[in-house]
Amino acid sequence: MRKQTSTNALNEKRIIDTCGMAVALRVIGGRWKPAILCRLADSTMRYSELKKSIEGISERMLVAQLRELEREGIVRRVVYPEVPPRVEYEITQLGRTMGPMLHAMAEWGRLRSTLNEQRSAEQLAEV
Amino acid sequence: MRKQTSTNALNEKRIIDTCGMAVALRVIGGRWKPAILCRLADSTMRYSELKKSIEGISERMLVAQLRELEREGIVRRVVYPEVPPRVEYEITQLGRTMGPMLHAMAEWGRLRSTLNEQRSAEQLAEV
DNA sequence: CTCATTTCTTACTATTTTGTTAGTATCTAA
DNA sequence: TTAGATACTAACAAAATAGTAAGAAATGAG
Repeated sequence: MRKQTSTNALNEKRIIDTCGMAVALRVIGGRWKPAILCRLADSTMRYSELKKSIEGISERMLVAQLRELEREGIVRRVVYPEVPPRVEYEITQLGRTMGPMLHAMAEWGRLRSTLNEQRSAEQLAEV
Repeated sequence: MRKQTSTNALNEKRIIDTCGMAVALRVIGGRWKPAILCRLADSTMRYSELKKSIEGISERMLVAQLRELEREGIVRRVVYPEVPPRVEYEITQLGRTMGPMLHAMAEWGRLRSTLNEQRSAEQLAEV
C-alpha cells in the first residue's frame, strides 16, 4: 500500500503531473509488466497460460500486475462461469494505443543489446 | 548495493535477457531519469542547473541517477578544471538513439492523461 | 464425502529504491 | 583566516516493490 503523504509519493505525483514519459513509465513499469504485455499483444490468454509462459513469476505477482494493468484500463479480465473456473485476459483498445510505444521500446532495447555485444567483442579483441 | 543471488535479482536478469522492453525500462527507469532526460535533450546543463530545474530532487538522487545514465552510456560528464568546479552533463550519441522511444512514451503519456480527463468529466456529468 | 482443478487471497519476509542529514575538497576573494 | 561557491559522499532511515508459503472458494467426478 502507498503512503499518500510520504515525500516519495509526493515527488512521484509531481513528476507524473509534469512529464508524459513518467506517466507511461508508471503504467508499464514493474518487474513483470513487459513480459505480460508481450504475451497478451499476440493473443488473449488465460491466467494459467500466462503463469506457465512467464518463467519465474509467482501467483501473487501475476495477479498483482494483471490487476494494475486492469485498473489502468490496459487489459480486460473476462470470466467464464465454468467449473473449474476459466479467466481470460486480453488487451483493451487503450492497451492497443500503446503499440507504437512498446514497439519503440523493444526496438531500442534490441539496439542496445546489439551495441553492447559489439563493445564486448571489441574489448575481448583488445586482449 | 544489489544482492546478485536474490531471487529478485535473478528474475530481473532473466527478463532482461529475453525482452527488449525490459532492457529499455531498466535504462530509463527510476524516479528521476525521465526528468533528467527531458532537460538534457534540449541542452547540456551543469549539475547545479539540473538541481535547480528539477524541483524536489535531492543531491544524492541527482548524482545517483546521473551516474547510472553515465554508466549506461546515455549521458557524458564533462569536468572543467576551474574553481569553483564546473561539471556539465550532455546526451551522448547512444542517448540520442533513444529519441524516438522517449518521444513515443511522452506522446502516449499525454494521450492517456487526455483520456483520463475526459473520463473524469463524464463521471462528473453523470452526477 | 473426498478429490481435483483453477484462480486467486492472505500474512509474512526479503530486497531494492528513495529520502534525510551532515559532511568533504578546492580555491578565491574579503 | 574565514566565508562562499560548486559538486559531490557517506551513513542511516523510510518507503515501496518483490518473493514465499499456505490456504480458500466453487463444483463436478467418483
